Amino acid sequence: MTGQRRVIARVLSDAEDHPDVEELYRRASELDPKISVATVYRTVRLLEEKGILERRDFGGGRARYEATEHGRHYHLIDVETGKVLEFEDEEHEALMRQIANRLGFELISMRLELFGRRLPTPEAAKTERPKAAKKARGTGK
Amino acid sequence: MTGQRRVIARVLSDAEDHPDVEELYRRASELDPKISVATVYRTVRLLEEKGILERRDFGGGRARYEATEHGRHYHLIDVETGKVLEFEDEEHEALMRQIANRLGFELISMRLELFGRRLPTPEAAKTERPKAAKKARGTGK
DNA sequence: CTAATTGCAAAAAGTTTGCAACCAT
DNA sequence: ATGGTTGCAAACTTTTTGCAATTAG
Repeated sequence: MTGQRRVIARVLSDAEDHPDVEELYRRASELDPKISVATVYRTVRLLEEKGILERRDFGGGRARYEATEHGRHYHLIDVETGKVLEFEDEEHEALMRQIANRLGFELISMRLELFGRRLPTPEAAKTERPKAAKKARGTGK
Repeated sequence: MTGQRRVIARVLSDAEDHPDVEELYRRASELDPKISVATVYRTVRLLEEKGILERRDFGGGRARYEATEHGRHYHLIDVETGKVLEFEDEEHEALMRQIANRLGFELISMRLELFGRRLPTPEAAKTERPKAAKKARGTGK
């Protein structure tokens, strides 16, 4: 465990968002200016192989990362702003597991991304900027 | 509408799988050897913008494409072989639409990919001949 | 000390683009 | 003719890699 690796791991676990390598490099450089991009790439790959990190792809050609321990959540990408909203759905994973099983597979991981456009609701109009996604559930409104 | 474009469109609509640009280029080259990769990239981008094609990303750094008219389906990727299985789930889309709405968004499109490992099924158990008795779970067949 | 890790810069890999030639209309 | 399209190769962008220097254990 070297200093650089620690720094990068730190940046990653601190990240609340889904930074790409360039962004990780930028943040890591603030803590340790002599880190190189190559190391970021290498570390990120290492951590992904170890299952500590997950690579995401929200389009744009760059791989983005988030810590696996963030828990079960999915992403809704605002097609206008590119912003990523997270939401949860406990039942969803079980459902997908069933589907995979039905097809004869053990579900190892999954990727679910919704792309949407903000709906103008009365609430939204008043609030203007909802901060965080609320928990999404199977039923009930 | 030029010849090249027609050829590429043809290759794409004929494709039952999810080829990447390199593969498309290969297939198109068989029909018209003087097509260039650049044209494939350009055409693919064009068709995607027109909504005729959809870009997929199953990992591996390359964008893969499929005709939009293929219909509503999702993908299950066999992590061992890389093979892509398609499946449908009518209810799922409705569910996701609900979730998006609840979050204040109109669902425009979605991406769902399951990654799984093939489960030993009774059928498979018959077909495969286990040489070494290693599995503890033989009863499941 | 030994093996793993890093930085750097060069090289890959994938995709885009400038431009002159080319083709459909 | 005219404007969109193509091929080619060069340019870009993102990621990987060879290698010598450096560092952890």
